[in-house]
Amino acid sequence: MNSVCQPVTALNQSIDLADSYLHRRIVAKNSEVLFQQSTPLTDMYAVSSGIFKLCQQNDGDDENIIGLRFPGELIGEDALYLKTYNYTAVAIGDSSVCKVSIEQMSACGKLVPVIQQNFIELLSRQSHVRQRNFQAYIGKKSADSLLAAFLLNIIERNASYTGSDDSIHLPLSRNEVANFLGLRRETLSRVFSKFQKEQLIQVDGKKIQLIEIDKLTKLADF
Amino acid sequence: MNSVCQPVTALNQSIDLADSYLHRRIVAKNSEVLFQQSTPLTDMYAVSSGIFKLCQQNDGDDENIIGLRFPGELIGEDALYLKTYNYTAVAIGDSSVCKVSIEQMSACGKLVPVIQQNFIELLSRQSHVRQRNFQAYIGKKSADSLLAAFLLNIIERNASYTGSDDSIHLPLSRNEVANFLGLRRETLSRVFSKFQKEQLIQVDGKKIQLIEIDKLTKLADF
DNA sequence: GGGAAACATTGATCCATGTCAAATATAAAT
DNA sequence: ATTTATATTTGACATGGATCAATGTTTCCC
Repeated sequence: MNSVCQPVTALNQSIDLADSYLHRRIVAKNSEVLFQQSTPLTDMYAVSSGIFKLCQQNDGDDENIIGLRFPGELIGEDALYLKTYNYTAVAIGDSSVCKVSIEQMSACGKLVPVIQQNFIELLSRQSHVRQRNFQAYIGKKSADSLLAAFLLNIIERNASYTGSDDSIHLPLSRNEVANFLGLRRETLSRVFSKFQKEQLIQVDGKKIQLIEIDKLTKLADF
Repeated sequence: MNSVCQPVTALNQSIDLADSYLHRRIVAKNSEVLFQQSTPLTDMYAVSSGIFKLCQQNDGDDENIIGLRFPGELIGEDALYLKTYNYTAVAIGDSSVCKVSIEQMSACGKLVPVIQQNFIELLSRQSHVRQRNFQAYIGKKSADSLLAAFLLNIIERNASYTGSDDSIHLPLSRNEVANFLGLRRETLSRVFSKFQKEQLIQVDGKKIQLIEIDKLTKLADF
């Protein structure tokens, strides 16, 4: 499991015990669907590389992005006790995940306590990531602070995998980011332009680099 | 544990095994502090009754509310693997919690697997609550949809405890709600007035009752 | 019960973001 | 390469929420 789900460090100790029985590596090309909303929940996923977006169909028109998942993070663990997934998971750019059968995981855990223990640590870590994620956006309304918070948040979450703590390759369209943040693409575009003009960030295609992290942090805090 | 932490159903099966060794009931009066940000993390809490707010000191001026916890929900589990709490937890109105020692919980779990299993279910349920919580606010900017989403979210979370799925006793000040939602108190007040005028909700002191849940749901969805 | 403090509502004005429209840049197709 | 489609940026104006100020209401303390 180590070699495959590298970023999922908390599970490392279970390697020898669980190995290939517990997980299976899945490669997902850009815009490939991992699972569909409302289908039976059978597996949990750990992102190995790339990015996944979680979305729900907004009645009528277009989809609603309700979350992003980066390497080292789980997908589907929040619905472990439900019968069906309540959102659709889609790969953003070429990505890969570890697929873990809930049933097998549970059965295996009963025999090998250390697996359960690692799983608890993993869940707690997820909780923490989500809480920080929530904090990043709650109580913020200005476009500047939303984008600053977004950039800092995704780069922090991506850092553990890529090592780079000031840049990210983000294959999301402006539309998708705007949708996620609750801004209009025009507004988002203006803020991006402003941040570049003020030398806070540098954008090159899909690559975003943070130049003035301190200033961005201040913006994000209000 | 059952009688004390009633709402925490997932832990019910551990009663006989863990009982009073694992948890301790704590009563917290209004505005009493459960733990302070940056102090060593030793315990996890399960809310039994009342409401708790989680907040961080915003450098300079006033506090920032970064989360609310209702009966049946956990506090501090998201930092299980950290050394210190990263927010302060304060009781809103007279409340009570179960205090669970992380150390004892862990030690006990090693001996009794079923405790670990229940804990995993509990953590997964928390993840789900947080995800719904996140969904409620991400991508929303209009004051109307924010308040509608907020009311529906807290009443859903409170329902499992009180049984009432259309009203809530919310001892939060307008200022606190506005702070949490990222609105100005004047704006929030106007929306409250509008919702009342349009007969969507009914407010009586700290008691809020939802009249037109369908319309509120539509508003919340955009 | 009276007075002060804290909290909540309402009105008037200003500014940030939404909206609509057009231009430019990028990607895809032939 | 050229065309076509799609995505992104920029401009002009309208609108919702912020801000400032004033008034009304509740809570608390003596």
